Amino acid sequence: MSITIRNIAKKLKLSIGAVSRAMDGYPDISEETRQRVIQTAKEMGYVPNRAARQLRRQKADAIGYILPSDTPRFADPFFSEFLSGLGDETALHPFDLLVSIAPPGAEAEQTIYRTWTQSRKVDGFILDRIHLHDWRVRFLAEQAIPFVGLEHSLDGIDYPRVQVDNASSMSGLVVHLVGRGFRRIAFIGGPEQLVIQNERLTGYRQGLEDMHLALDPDLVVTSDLTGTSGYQTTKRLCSIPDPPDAIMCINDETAFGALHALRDLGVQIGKDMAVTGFDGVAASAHSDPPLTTLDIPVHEIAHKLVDLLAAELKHQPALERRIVYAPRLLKRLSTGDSSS
Amino acid sequence: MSITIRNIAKKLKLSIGAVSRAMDGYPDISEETRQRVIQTAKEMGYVPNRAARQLRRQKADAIGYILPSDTPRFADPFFSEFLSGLGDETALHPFDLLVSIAPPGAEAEQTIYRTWTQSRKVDGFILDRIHLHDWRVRFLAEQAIPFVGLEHSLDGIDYPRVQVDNASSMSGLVVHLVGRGFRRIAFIGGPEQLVIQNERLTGYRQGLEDMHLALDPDLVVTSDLTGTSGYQTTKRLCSIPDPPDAIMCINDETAFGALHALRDLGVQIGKDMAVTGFDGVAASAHSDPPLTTLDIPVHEIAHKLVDLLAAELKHQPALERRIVYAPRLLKRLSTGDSSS
DNA sequence: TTGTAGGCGTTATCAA
DNA sequence: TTGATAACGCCTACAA
Repeated sequence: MSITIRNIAKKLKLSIGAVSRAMDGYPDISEETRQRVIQTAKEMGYVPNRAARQLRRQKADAIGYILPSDTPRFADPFFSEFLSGLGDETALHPFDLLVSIAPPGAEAEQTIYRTWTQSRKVDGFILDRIHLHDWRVRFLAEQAIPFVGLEHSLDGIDYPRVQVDNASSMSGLVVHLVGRGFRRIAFIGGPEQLVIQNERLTGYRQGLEDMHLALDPDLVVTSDLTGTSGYQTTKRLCSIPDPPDAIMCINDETAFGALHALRDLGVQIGKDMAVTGFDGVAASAHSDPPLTTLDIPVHEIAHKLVDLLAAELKHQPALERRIVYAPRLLKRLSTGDSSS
Repeated sequence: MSITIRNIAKKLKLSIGAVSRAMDGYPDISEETRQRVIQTAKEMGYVPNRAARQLRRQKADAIGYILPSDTPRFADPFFSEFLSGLGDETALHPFDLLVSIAPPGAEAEQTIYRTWTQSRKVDGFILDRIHLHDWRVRFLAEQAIPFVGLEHSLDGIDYPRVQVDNASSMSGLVVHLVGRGFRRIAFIGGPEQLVIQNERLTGYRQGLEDMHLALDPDLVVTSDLTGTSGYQTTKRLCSIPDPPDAIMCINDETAFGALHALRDLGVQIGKDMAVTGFDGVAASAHSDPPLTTLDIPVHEIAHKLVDLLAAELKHQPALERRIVYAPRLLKRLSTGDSSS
């Protein structure tokens, strides 16, 4: 049996109420007794019972994150970085981090969100991989459950969020490619309902326009954000009548697949064909050739999201409800830049 | 306010006790009322309050996993696969999965384990990256908290576990390398307190012995399991007077770094120098060259661990308390094998 | 077959 | 400044 506040009360010949208030720092307890209470609590190894506290306070001190996994086996390092960021920041606050997995859009996903909110398992959510029109956003807003997100949906709901400057960084990357002599630039995107797909595609278009290059619809193709899909898509791109001389990918995973496909085809990457990624995962420094990519501070973003949500939960509406990060362009050999 | 069993009782003009028992399938309730209860519960969108249930039942229906992260930014895909495996299997049981991060051996780690057990946040733990002598194993055993682990420590405590046939698969891999003509085989290992380091090193030694090759201590070096560390270590290995013609790495991440270093040095991988990994992460198929590695079914292992722990928690001691997986050798170009 | 009541550990609202 | 007491929502032994 664990130590309860009752044990402490008995030992100190105090009422349980007094002990409780002493611990929580209420001002109506004498400093002396407070010290005694805190002291013996530590000695006895007291740890408050979560369930009892939650039941009474009507909150869970926990936040939820549901990994948007399409495939059962998925391995995008973006998510391990993101998750580790969520993990260490929640631990600081301190909250619990409840994690589950669900394929986006599936019924299982809805069930989890519904159950977690209604059973009060968590006080708020972190959303990821937001859709242009995202039912999670609408659902949580409607239920008045606090949440924050990476990226912003178009549902007309103003939630605290972190955003990445997808469009302008992508168009800047197009400019860079053109500067290095590439002209026929392809884009391997992801599912069209994703915000990142929309914004990065917009940036790609904008960049072409800025450079007075026509957009060839044959060069805009769709992957599912995995390496395998990047591999296949690239092979297809290279087999069209007038193939591209550069491939911009929506994320690093896709780009790794593209690199692999090009190596198979014997293409000299960085010279005959440029490849770019997005995310700046650690592995991008170790690919062959090292991948030019737009680096976003995943870990820091995760921290920020937790902080934003924590502020929401404490009803201390954060001053900054919208934080924008500008990706950093890492110029590497996959675009012919000399690796730094 | 959410729906409680009280609301249902009132609506149906039943007592809350009756409703409760109807839901839990007690035999002493008429089939008819049970149906009515279940029906209206669903209609009203009833979801049991976790905190209340936990408080009453004295268990959390949750399991904990604490990510053993040394570096704040870590990105080993092994862990995203592992975590996703834990996630979808816990969801089936159904348990909650509580996740946190802590550097192994640090005080923070001890605090988390202690707090989670004492506050009854979780009913049991999943352990990973087990040490030869692992305080977590001893602590949890002492506290009589159920736990399972990937790999087995030497603390003389018999917990349910999944094991990987590290030693014999490594020695088999040595044999394979020798068969392909490599003779001077190096091993890049990890921290010496890790079980996997110990077993894989043993396998390496055994393989050399089987092939009647002497072990050169200069060829056995230590990394910290990251790509960067694999990169540096490999450069060092290549600069010794009599460098190796094959490098076996303790895991894929390290091997990716090794590949990168060798490309930088202009070594022809698979011909002048073989490289092998361990884990079989998805990216190993896309590296240059594709990586020969020992593939372990990470996802399935995670499922199994959850199942083992679930059985423990239900006091249905699993028949199989020790499950051993044999890694599958994926022969690829990094060892000169023609990629399949 | 159903209703009643006590209690899980904590916190909050009263009195004292 | 402290003590008693009533919840929070659910489960379960016991009574009806």
